Amino acid sequence: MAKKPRVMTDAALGLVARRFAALAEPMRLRLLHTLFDGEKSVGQLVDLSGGTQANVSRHLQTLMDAGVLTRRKAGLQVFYGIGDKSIFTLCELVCGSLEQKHSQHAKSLAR
Amino acid sequence: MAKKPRVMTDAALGLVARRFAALAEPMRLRLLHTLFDGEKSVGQLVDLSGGTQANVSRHLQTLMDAGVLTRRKAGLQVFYGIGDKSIFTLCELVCGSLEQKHSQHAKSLAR
DNA sequence: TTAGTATATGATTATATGTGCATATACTTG
DNA sequence: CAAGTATATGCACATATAATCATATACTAA
Repeated sequence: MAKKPRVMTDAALGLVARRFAALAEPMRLRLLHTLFDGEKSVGQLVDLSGGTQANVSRHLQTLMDAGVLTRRKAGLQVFYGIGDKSIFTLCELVCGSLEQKHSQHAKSLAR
Repeated sequence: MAKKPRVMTDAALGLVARRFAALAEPMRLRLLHTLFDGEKSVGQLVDLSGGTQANVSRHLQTLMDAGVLTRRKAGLQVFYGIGDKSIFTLCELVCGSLEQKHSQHAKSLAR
């Protein structure tokens, strides 16, 4: 026998993985970054991101499903915003870690 | 004209996305979680995670490529460990956010 | 109601990724 | 050297996901 030291449940791991997956796409990160200074309409996000309307709409849907955005309809337009503040910290952490790695790499190249 | 307000470069977004992608998989999260209390050999990770040897090895490779693990060979065995401390905070943040969401959901079901 | 605008979605295609099986590589011991 | 053990990898397959095009839906204004 022996075999079963599971600590976190499969369900919990799946939820965490889904959250990270929502952030694992450059276009979605661009959209989130664009929303950092406040909510914007889909049209604005299309212009600012340079993506197609359909694709931007799909990614916004994905981020909604992941629970990181807010959504507000106003007439013809739909405004999306950051709904989960932990996103800010997550992105800062990753960026910081990558910058540090990059500077180390630069150093190792320099000597 | 009009169209080009890019703020973060595609390259930077790609790097951040790759980092998140490394964490967007339940088995990899399980491996990381198992490594939280110290480095372990591949064989230990296979036993503790319940995965196959081939699959665990592949996921460890992915995590190495993402720059989040350390690797140390000792004779026949290879020991992996957490190489990027920001992983701890990342996982805590996501877990915290999800717990909060879950408790809110529970509340909304309760009333 | 009709025309027009903003957003969402169905269908398709291309690409990426996870998994299992078998086997290769690297190392140790006798 | 041969045999054995730990880890890595090539191959095949199934599934998931992103992108695009066309079209549908929701709303507004005339």
